[in-house]
Amino acid sequence: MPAAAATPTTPPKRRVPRQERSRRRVEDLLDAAARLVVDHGVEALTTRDIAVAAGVPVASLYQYFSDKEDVMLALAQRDMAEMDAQVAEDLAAVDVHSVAVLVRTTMRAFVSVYHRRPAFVEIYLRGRTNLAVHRFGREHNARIAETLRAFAIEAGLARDDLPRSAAVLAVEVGDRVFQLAFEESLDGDQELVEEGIAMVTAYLERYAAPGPDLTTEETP
Amino acid sequence: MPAAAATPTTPPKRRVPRQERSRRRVEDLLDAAARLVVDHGVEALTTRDIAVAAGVPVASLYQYFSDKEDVMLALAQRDMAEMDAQVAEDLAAVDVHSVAVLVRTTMRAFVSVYHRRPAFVEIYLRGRTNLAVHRFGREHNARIAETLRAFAIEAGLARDDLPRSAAVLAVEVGDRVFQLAFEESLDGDQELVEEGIAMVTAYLERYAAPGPDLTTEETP
Amino acid sequence: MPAAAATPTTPPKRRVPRQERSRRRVEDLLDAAARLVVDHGVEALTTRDIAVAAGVPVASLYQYFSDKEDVMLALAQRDMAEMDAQVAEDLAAVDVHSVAVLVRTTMRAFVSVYHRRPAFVEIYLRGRTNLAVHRFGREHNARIAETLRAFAIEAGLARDDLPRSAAVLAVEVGDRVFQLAFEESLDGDQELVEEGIAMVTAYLERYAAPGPDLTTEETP
Amino acid sequence: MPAAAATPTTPPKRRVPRQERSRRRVEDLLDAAARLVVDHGVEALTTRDIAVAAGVPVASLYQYFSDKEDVMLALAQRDMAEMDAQVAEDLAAVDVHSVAVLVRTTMRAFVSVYHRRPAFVEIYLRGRTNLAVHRFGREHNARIAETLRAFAIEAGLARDDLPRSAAVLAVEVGDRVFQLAFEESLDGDQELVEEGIAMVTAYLERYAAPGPDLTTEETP
DNA sequence: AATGAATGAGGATTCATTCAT
DNA sequence: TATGAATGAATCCTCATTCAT
Repeated sequence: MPAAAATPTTPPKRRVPRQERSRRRVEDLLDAAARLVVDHGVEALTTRDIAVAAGVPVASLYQYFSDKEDVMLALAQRDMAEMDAQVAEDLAAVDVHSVAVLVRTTMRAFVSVYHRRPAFVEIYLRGRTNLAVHRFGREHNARIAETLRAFAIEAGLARDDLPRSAAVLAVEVGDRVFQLAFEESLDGDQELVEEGIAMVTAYLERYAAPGPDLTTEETP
Repeated sequence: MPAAAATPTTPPKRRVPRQERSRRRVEDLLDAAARLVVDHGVEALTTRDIAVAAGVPVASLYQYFSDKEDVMLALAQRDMAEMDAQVAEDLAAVDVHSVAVLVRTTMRAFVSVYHRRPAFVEIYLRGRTNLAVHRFGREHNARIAETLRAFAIEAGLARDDLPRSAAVLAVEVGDRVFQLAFEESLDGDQELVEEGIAMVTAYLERYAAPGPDLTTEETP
Repeated sequence: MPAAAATPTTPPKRRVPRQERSRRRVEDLLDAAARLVVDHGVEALTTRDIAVAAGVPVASLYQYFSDKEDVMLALAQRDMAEMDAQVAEDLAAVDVHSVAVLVRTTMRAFVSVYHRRPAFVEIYLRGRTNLAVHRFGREHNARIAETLRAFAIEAGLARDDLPRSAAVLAVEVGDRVFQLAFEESLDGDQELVEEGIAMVTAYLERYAAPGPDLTTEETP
Repeated sequence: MPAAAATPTTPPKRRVPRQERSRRRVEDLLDAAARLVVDHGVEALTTRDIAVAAGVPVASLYQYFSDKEDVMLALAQRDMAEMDAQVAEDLAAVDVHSVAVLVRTTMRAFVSVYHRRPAFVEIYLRGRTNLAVHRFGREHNARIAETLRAFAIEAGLARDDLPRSAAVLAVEVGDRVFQLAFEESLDGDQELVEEGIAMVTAYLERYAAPGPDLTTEETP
């Protein structure tokens, strides 16, 4: 077609920079997966469905993820990162003067993320997931446990002989509390969560540093 | 075999009564499934494999079970029944004079069954199971919680305002402790279990009936 | 239990004579099959479903029928017998003074049976049946054709050189008319049937015996 | 083939363009299905057999067809298209000066295709097919009826009050004639077909446009 | 005659993943 | 990098039918 020489027709496609597109697609795929999981459950999730729902060719999914497991894992990781951020933010916002406050603030931070991320509840809390997510969950909990333990010791809330395993146990038990609380509905059973907070607190107070009377504190 | 000559030889086939055979086959299938689960994991379990391993035609499996899920469920149920029996037996064998003893005896009973039933660990504890098993686990835990609660109140160990939800929470948390303890190996992390016992005990002692000093008791 | 000697306790079961029971069961099975076919279509029909719906053990079905096909065949036969009876009755009730009357009476008799027997429509008319029923349908139509041909010739309505194949063709074409008419609903398209009657009549009048003016006759 | 030395040899694999391959495979599958149907009947047809016979992986069959039914439907459609073409061609080749010629030419065109396509006879004519094919047959006949009706009216052979339903009835009845004629053998009963032609002609002449004496025409 | 139980023999379909381009 | 097309490998489950009693 002899077009006017002066009008160089710009190719209509590709106005989006490479890397940007890639990032966006990963997000799209993750979002799609999240939606599908919430709607139809983990077991019904197929790579094709994810791809179609994300408007991405199936084969391209494998450009960004090595595996179906990998998609789930990435999804869980994204949410867990949000979890960490929320915990950090909330802890920074209050005066953590006791183990009780530490536990309460942390666990409530978790709950707020679960509320924001129903897919996370489905994938992670409701448990019927794949091995990769499960393992990552364990590791993540271990990391959280370590962070909180360091925080507590540094803040003089816990004795420095607080075993790492105790911290892990506390976090994992907290997890189960959430599991139970979100079993029935995506809203979560608030009372159960509070009871769980009490349990974890009671447990950790065995390792509380001696100091200002912590036990008389009021729950807000 | 020098049988008495006068004894008319019973026809060679079918010496096993009908119903007996049926029962045996169900057991065989369950045993086969258990073996396969331990060896290759829950996800790799197929109906065909179960049937072949049990020496039963695939189609016959469907005579006894409605579904693959149903097989898993039956397996879990069988083991949970054993669990209940073990708990009952062990509680009967000791003087349950405190919440601590109650918790300790019960949780150790659980552990002994997990040791005996590795498939149960795989199917039930390691969690990534099907919905049916999951649900049944919840119900079972609720039943256990109720039984133990009644026991504790009747024995004067717990105040009768011990909420059912607290009992359930305690049992479920115990479950998670086992989950963690058996995560890595089928032997179970003994120390973790003991720590878990401590946690659950500490939690339940909030509802302990006033009486002889329970807290000073030694762990045997 | 030492019952009074004079009161011979009649065994509670089996008050129904053998053969009677057998006959009843065959009817039950046929009725059940008919129901299932109407409700779920021919393809979804299974022996087990028939048996269950009839309250008869599956294995017993094979006491009365050699085959699943055989059940369908029996069902079709039962209805076709009713068809024959209806045709005979209706023809006996009117003055068959012309080919037109013969065709009209016969085809309307068919329609009335189709109305009474929706399963027959499903199995036979809607065509997607098994071979046995199909064959029986052909034979039955051949028999009907022969009967009607004999009737027509004897009654002086048709010349005796009316070919058998023409009679068969007429009946089969009638069949297709019904097929079309009952395609959409179990009520049947009345107008289509009338048009079909016209067609068959027109065709057969080619072989009509000379005599009283047939063509001017009014349709009631 | 002595190619110019300078011509770099094209890589050995994939000389067939994408889309071309796809088209070919669909044809292969259809041909295979046709063969199998003729050899073993419609009921014995399995997707695996089709795929194997076509030298195509089973999974690939599902790339081109949604379903087993879909394969059958495609097969029927392919043949019906050929049917239409044949009718059009044959009608174009003769001087259609009467309804009789129209009917005769059309029906004979059908017969010639049935002769060429035995699988079509098996699938379509012998009737015990799936719903999809059945429905498509009805629609196809309706389309043919409409086309022929328009043709007849435009050519001045039929009055323009020829009801559509009459045209449909005529085509459907023709169908049944073919069904009967091809019931026994794939050759088709020629006499029966001719008789059917006579019947359909007689029926349609009721709607013939007044004009040159049509009825006296000779059958070639 | 009656039947609960048993089973051989598939069969349709799915899906994660990989190429060739 | 991107992708339409291709596929190997399974899997669950069904069903007509037959025995043993």
